[in-house]
Amino acid sequence: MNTPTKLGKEFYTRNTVTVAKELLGKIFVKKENGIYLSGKIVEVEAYDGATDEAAHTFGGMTERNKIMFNDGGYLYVYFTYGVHFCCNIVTDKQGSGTAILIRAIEPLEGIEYMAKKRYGKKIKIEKEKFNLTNGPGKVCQAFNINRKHYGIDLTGDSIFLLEQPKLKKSEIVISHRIGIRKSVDLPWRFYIKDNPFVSKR
DNA sequence: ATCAAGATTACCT
DNA sequence: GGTAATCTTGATA
Repeated sequence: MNTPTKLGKEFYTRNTVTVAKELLGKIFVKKENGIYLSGKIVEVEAYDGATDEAAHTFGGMTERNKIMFNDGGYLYVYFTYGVHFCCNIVTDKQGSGTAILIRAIEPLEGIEYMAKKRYGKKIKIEKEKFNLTNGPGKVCQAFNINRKHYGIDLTGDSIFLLEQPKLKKSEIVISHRIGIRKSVDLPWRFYIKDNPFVSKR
């Protein structure tokens, strides 16, 4: 079996919506103390500050969102509701203010570690299997992603993505984004059809 | 200095 | 279906 290739700069520095659709099916990897946590990306949402009122960058650059104005290939992590972190992939060229929220992942490696992080103790994995990473806050908790990871370069080797075959169009569902109040009609949520790890609503 | 809102989740009835 | 939890950021003064 050949080892999948790490996605390079050229993957990320393209149009946000294009990258969002192609992110589905790719493997998200985080190396933590020598162990690997990984999973397949099954649900994402695109945000583009140029036209999209729901994007954090819509009102211009701030201390919080400045990484979104870098060129693609960095991690944008933010804290919300006093409770959760959310994890985004910065895209497109310098100055665009674009990123993609990772909403759900299908766990592959390090599942026991993820369960421990989610529940703070050992649990019956089978029972919570579909509840570990089926939402943006849950993904960050399971993968132990927090403000320390703000701005990480995805072409490095702590957090990165692995190339996978492109999905067929018929495997991708397009819909409106979840949990926002502005620009609600933009069709910028993408998920893998019939995948049980996609967040509900 | 103060304040309102938030790209969510878990737990309640 | 409703809402408490909990705190950072960014805007306004």
